[in-house]
Parts: sequence; C-alpha cells; structure tokens
Amino acid sequence: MENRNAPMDKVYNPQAIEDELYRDWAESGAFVAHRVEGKKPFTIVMPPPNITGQLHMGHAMDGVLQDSLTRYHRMKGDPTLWLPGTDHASIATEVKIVEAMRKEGLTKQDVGREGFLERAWAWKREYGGRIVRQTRRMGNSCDWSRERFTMDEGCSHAVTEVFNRLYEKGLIYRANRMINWCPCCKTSISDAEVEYEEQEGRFWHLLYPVKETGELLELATTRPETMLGDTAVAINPDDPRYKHLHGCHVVLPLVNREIPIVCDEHADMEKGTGVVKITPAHDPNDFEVGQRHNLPLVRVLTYDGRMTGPEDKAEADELFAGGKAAAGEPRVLDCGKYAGLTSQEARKRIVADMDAIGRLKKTEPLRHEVGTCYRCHTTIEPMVSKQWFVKMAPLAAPAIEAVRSGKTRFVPDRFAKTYMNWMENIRDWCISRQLWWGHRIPAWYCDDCGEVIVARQTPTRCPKCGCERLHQDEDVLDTWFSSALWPFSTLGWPEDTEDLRYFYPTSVLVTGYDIIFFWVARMIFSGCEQMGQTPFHTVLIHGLVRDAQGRKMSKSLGNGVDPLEIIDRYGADALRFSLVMGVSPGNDLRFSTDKVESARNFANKIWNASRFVLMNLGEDAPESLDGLALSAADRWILSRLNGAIREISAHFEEYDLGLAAQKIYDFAWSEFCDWYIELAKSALNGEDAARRDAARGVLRHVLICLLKLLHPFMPFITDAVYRHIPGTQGTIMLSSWPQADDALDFAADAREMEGVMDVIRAVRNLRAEMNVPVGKRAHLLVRPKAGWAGALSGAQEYVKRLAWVSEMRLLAPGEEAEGKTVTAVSEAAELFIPLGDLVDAGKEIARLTKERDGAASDLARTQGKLSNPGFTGKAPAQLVEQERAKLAVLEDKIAKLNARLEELKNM
RNA sequence: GGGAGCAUAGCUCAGCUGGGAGAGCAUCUGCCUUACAAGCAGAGGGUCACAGGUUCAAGCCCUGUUGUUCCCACCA
Repeated sequence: MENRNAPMDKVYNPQAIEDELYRDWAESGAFVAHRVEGKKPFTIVMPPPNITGQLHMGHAMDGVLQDSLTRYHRMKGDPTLWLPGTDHASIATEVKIVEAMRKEGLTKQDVGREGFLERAWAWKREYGGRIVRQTRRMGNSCDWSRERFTMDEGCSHAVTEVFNRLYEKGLIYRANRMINWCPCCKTSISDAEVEYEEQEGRFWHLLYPVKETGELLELATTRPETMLGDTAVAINPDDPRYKHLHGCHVVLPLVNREIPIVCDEHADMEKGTGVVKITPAHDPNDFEVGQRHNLPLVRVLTYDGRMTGPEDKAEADELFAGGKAAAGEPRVLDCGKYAGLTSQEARKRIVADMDAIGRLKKTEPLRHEVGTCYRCHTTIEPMVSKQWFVKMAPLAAPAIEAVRSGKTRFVPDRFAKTYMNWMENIRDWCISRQLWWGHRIPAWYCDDCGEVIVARQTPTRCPKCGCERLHQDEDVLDTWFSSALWPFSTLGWPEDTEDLRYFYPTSVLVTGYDIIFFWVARMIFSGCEQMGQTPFHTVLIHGLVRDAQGRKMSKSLGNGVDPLEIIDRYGADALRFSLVMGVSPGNDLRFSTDKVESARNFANKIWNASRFVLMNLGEDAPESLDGLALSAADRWILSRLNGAIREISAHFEEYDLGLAAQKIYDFAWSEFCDWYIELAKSALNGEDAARRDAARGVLRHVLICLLKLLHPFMPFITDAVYRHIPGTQGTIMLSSWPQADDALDFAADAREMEGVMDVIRAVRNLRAEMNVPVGKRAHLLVRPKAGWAGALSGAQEYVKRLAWVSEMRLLAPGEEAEGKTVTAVSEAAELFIPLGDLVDAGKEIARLTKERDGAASDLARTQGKLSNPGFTGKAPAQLVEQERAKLAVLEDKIAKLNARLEELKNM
C-alpha cells in the first residue's frame, strides 16, 4: 500500500492508486459480507450482466448506484452484501456465437450440440472474465466470494426445481398455442421480447367469391400471403350488409378451397368493408376466432419463414396419420407454386396472381406497427406451435398484491403503475426456446407411448409403459426463467442455507426501467411463489445513459462510450461521480466528457485541499475536538458540516443519490475549500498556539467526515487520502459513517460568521467593480450596524486576508469616512474604501443609485406583503417576522445609500 | 387507442412537505493571492412552454392547450 508518509503529487493521478487500492480491498476481505445475527442486513443482488460482450455506460451507472448504496450501508454498520454475477443470456449469446462461427465458415449443425456448448462455455469464460475485470476497474465493492452465474450448478438446480414445482402445480403446461416466431433466430420468443416498429405497409383489398350467391366479397388484409391458410371469413353478426350471407361459404381463390363465412364479434363493422379473412395458424386474433368456431388450423409458413411445400405437408400428415398429432396441431398446406418462397416473395406473387384473375380490387398505403424480434429485429411471424408455457394468472395475483400493499416499493413510484398495468393484463408466458445455449427443459418423452415425464433427475424408464426409450426435450428455457430466480437461487435455494435465511428477502434492486417487465416483474412473482416473500422491499429504477445528443447508445450508431476508456483518461472516481451527480431517479442521463471532466476537477480539488490540510497537520495535530479553543470560523464550518451530514444521510435513505452527490460537492468545494480553508489560514499562520491547534483539529475532523461522505461515490481518492491522515486506521470503506453532533450546532456563531463573510463578499465586489487588483491592498473603513461591532472587530484578520485589505478600522460612532471613498452596505456594516483619485464621482453615483433602486424595489415588495392583511393574518408568524426584519434592513440600507449619495453630490 | 415522462440561464440538467429560482459547461472582467490555472475573485444572462384555477403566496397543487420523448395495445 502507498506509504502514508510519502509526499502527495500536486495533481491527483488516479492511475497511480486505483488498481493497487482495489487489490488491497479485495485481498483484505473488505468486500466479504458477514452475517451478524440480530442485525438487519443490507442486501443487493447485482443485475447480472449478459456475457455477450463488454460492459457499457448503462452498466457503469447501474453499478455506481449499487456500489454507492452498498458502501453507505457498510459504513453505517449494516451487515452488507452485494452479490455479483453474470447471466448466460441464452438467445443473445447464442446469436453472438453463431455469428462468430459463421466467420469461420461453420454452422451450429456443423459442430453439433456438444461442440456448440463447448464453444459457449469457452465464450463464457472469456467474456465473463472480462466483465469481472471491468467491474473491478469501476471500484465496485461486491462480494466476489459469492459470485454466481445463471448456469452454474446451483442456479441450474434452482431452475430444475422451480420447473418441476410449477409443473406439479399445473402452472407449467405444454400446448399448441399462438407464439411469436423469429425466423432469423429460429426460435419462439415471449410476448415481452417482441418490439413493435412502425413500418410502411399496404392494405390489399381482395375479392372472395361467395359460393351460394356468386357475389364477390371484398375484404382488406395486410398479409395477403397468408390467404392460402385462410379457413374462414368473418363478418359481424349484426352487420346489416351481410345478413343474407349467414351460413354461406366463400371459395378461396388460387386454391379453390371452400371455407365458411362465420359470424364473430371480431369483425368490426366500422373498419374497412366489415369482412375479415381468418388465418388461425398465423394471426393471434384469427387464432382466437378459430378457437371459437372450431376452425381447422392450416399452416402455410415454415419455421424458416418460407411457404410450406410437399415435404412439410407430408411431415405433418404423418403425425396425424400416426395419431400422434396433439390437440391443436395445425395441418400444413402444400403451397404448390408458392412453396419455398419467402413470405415477401410469396406476397408479391400472390398479389400479382390475384390481380391477374381480377380478384384484387385495390391497394392503399398504410403505416402500421409490426412486431420484430428484440434481438435481431427480424419481423416476427405469429405461428401456432407446440411450446411450454407458464400459466400466469395464479402467479400474478400475489405479485400484484406485493406492490399494491407496499411490501415492494418502486422508486420513483410512477413505475409501480407501469408494473401494475403489465401484471394485470399478463398472458401466459412462453418459456421454451429452440436454442442450445441455456437450461435444457427437464422434460423427457417416451418414444414408445409418448408419455411426458417432467423430473428433477434424468429418468431411466417410462413410468407408464416401462420402456427405456426416452429422449429429453431438445429445447432450452427462456433466459429470463433463470434470471427470475436470481434473488434466491444465488443465496443457495433450494437448499436451506444460512445465507438464504439471513439475506433473503434482499433490500434494494437497482435496475433500468427497460427491464421492468422482462426481469423485475418475474422476480417478484417468482419470489412470492417460491419463497412466500417478495424478493426486495425497494426497486430503485434508473434511466438510460444516452450520448451527448440524447440518442440511445448503440453499436449500430457507433456512439457507445467505453467506460474503461473514460477511466483510463479521467479515473474511475470521476466517471462514477459524473454518472450520479445531479441525476434524478428514473430519468435518462446524457453522458458527456464535460461532466466527467468537471468531476475529475472535483477530485483534484479534494486532492489538493487534502494536501493542504495534511501539510498543516504534521504529526501532532489534535485528533479530537474535545477541549479545542474553537473560533467563530471553526464553529461555523462544524455547524455546516452537521447540516451536510444530515442532508446527505437523508438523501441516501431516500435513494436520492443525485442530490447526495450534489450536496457533498457543494459542501466540499463552496464551503470547506472556498471559505473554511481560507479562514483557517489566519489561525494556522498566527502566533496563537491554541487557535492554531483548534484550526488543525477542525481541519482534520472536517476533512475526515467529508471524505467519508464522499466515499460512496469516489471510493479511490477518499481512501487514498484517508490513509495519509495521521491517526486513521485501515481503510475508509470500513470506517464509520459520520453522525451529526448536536453539540456542534453553533447557530449564533454561524450567523455571526455569515455576517463577516458577507462583509468580505461586499469588499471583494467593490474591488472588482472598481478594478482594483489583488496586488493593490486596500484600506477599509467599517461602520458596524447595531450589534455587529464585536463580531467585526474580532474578524479583522479574516477580512484582511480574504478581501486583500491592508488595514481595517472600525469607525467610532458618529465618525465620517474622510476623502474620496467607494461604499457598500452589507448586512452587518457600512463599508468605505478610500481610493483617492481612483474614484470617479459620477460613476460611483451611478453605481450607488442602481444599488439603491434595487433595494427600493425589494422594499416595495416587502411593504406590499406586510400591508396585505391576508399575508400577515394567514402566513406563518415566523415568516411574517422575517419579512419585518427584512423591511428594517432594507429601509436602513436605503437610508444609508441615500445619505452617501447626498455626500457625493456635494463633493 | 391507452398510459407515463419531459418543457427552468446560450447548452446539459437540479430544484425537499407551496414562502422571491440554482449547479456544471459556455460567455465577459481581473488575477500564477505560498493546496489547487483541473485554480481564485467577480459579472452578465431566466414573463420557470401557454391559458385558466386554488391560495395571503405557485417553478412546485388542480384543469385545459401546445410541443416533445417513451412505454403498452390483437385491430384486419
């Protein structure tokens, strides 16, 4: 570790200390959580980053918020656990690996399932490791001894257990249902994984001849290529236009198939012609209409997104012939001349063919929302397919109650609405994926009798027919199935571990609003179902990190910023601070290097202030405030420190980290550095040993508290400095959080000091306006207002030093300032600076007149208020009093300024 | 179609339960004042989107309008 006696560089150099400090923290076990019976723990499980690549700014912000909370609670003395880990990210990772293989000229089929999984694990080792290294660079204080991976043994065990339990309760089922199919990823995806994009589309008006009447029925569709799979046409039962067609049929053009006209509410009389074609195998609405009217399902698209052909039909027919077709299994059509075409090609051909036989009435342009895959943005094909589902209604009810009752609270609470809205309208969750990377579904099928066996262990024989010809389901589970268990699977569930008992339910979940549905909601219902308790009491939602122009950071735009690059340039503390200061919960953040730079400057400021303090502390500075002869300045900063501690602690408790960071910034820079350090110089350079010691003791105390308050946000620099301070032990991260000390609230002294500071500001202002450089010391004459003489005469050293005054003299009562002077009226005194010939009487009159007019308009407002009986009668007494005091001050000021103006005019 | 957010200084954003608006960056002026030029001291700059309402008092609460962003939704 850095030698605490080594001199500190003039400029803060993060690179010199960060890695070494992190190693020290990690190796000393400072991150490891310890269970302390009887004490309430603070627990955060880290949202596990996907092992798809590297961390981006969003992860960086997510991490900083969690680390700040973690470090705060650890310092408060709570047994604190921040549990890290990574997510296998089934589909996202698989897509990446397939992409990488394609560059080698290989496909999944080439390497086979086992070969593929080997590659996947190698990928996991590489990228998982990279993520851990990045997390360490950020300074995150997570407990690496408890690091988990969604596909490690324990988490996999939890997945199998939950699948079995839900299956046993009838909450997991396998059925032919309408699902979202991504023809590019070649898997089903859940409703939540579909992203809707507005696209330019078309409305084709087709004509279907009615068998019984011979008339042509006009209907509009956006997807003419699916017409081959139509098994009905629907009209509204109340539609007067089509009453005569009830019970009739149409002949589907191109294939000449006779299909019924059905009456269904789904057909909207207001829309189009009021006639809808029904394709139950390829449209979610039509599927439901089909269910209601017992319509056959006819599939016309393959899972590759092409029109079905003879082989596809043969395959399906075999199922039916062998009696193996499950309920709801679709028939497959041989699309003949269209077989093998992509749906886009088929669309063109079918429209052209319809046109050729006079069955295309017209085409109109249409903008509409089209579902796309959230991973690859390929247009989703709705398909009927046999998949595994979780029955949601019974699971959603307790999850809704958990939030409604406040057992889990969203911060900011508006996100509870988002959550509720989703939960209350939830549909069954399709959890099977036609992928290889992920948790294999723990279901086996008997090759002989078709029995489905869901089990915890691989079964050896069929419980129904006793044969041993079993094969496991080829599919894996939705990646979010395992993420949903994260708050308890990582603590050892389903084993009854000490960690699980102690740390569950966790405290706060920190994540972005973009995965409330994917993840937060599913963790809540999983926690309620499996653990009987909601998994966390607070969900802290943050926004997205955007680029400087406000655009989402993305690979395709190439506007992403690598956190490591920023850390290399500015240091981790600066990056961290720039991601929290002034950010309000739930709002997006624009990232800019300007902000990082300003945070870096702040770090440097802290560094230099610390250097100054340390320089003055020496080896013998008082390590306690007890018995020190505190000056007014000392009392002022101690009072202000109390305020800062209270405010910052309160912000932490309310999860207002942006305000906490802002406050520590202001306190450190504007109060401690700009004022206290400067004020303390008088005592430090003075002859009075007692005052010097008091200043040194206070500097030390305030610096330590300030570093502690800042530590959650800037862990590196604060610890580096802390270790340099004489009398401190160990690391600041294990030191105690500062407490406000009521005995150090010196309200009267603080007010006095503010008066003196006001005088200093007034003099500085005068000098600046008169263009008097610092090098030219000024004489200052002060006429104190009533009650201020004592404070001002005691503050001469401060005024001289901070306002560059060579001599300050208090005027005796009745005494006038002689010669040409400039004037200011502050709260505590009238000030005069003789400037001899420098004073231009005309300019001075103009300046004072402006000031007096300003005061006069303030006075008018105050008078207006006080003359309003509504105000004096209804406003709080304290406020009225304040207004009265202001009135007196203003009247006095105006009188003084007027008198001065008189004088000047007579000169 | 439903819901939510945002609209405050030139730019990016804070603003606690209502009591005369703040920061960072930028601009202007003067300073290498022995911790810090990644700094110091000062200055300018805002009908807090618009219109009503509640209140003694509104950036803050209520209603409406406009603009903007996002989320959700099976509408052919």
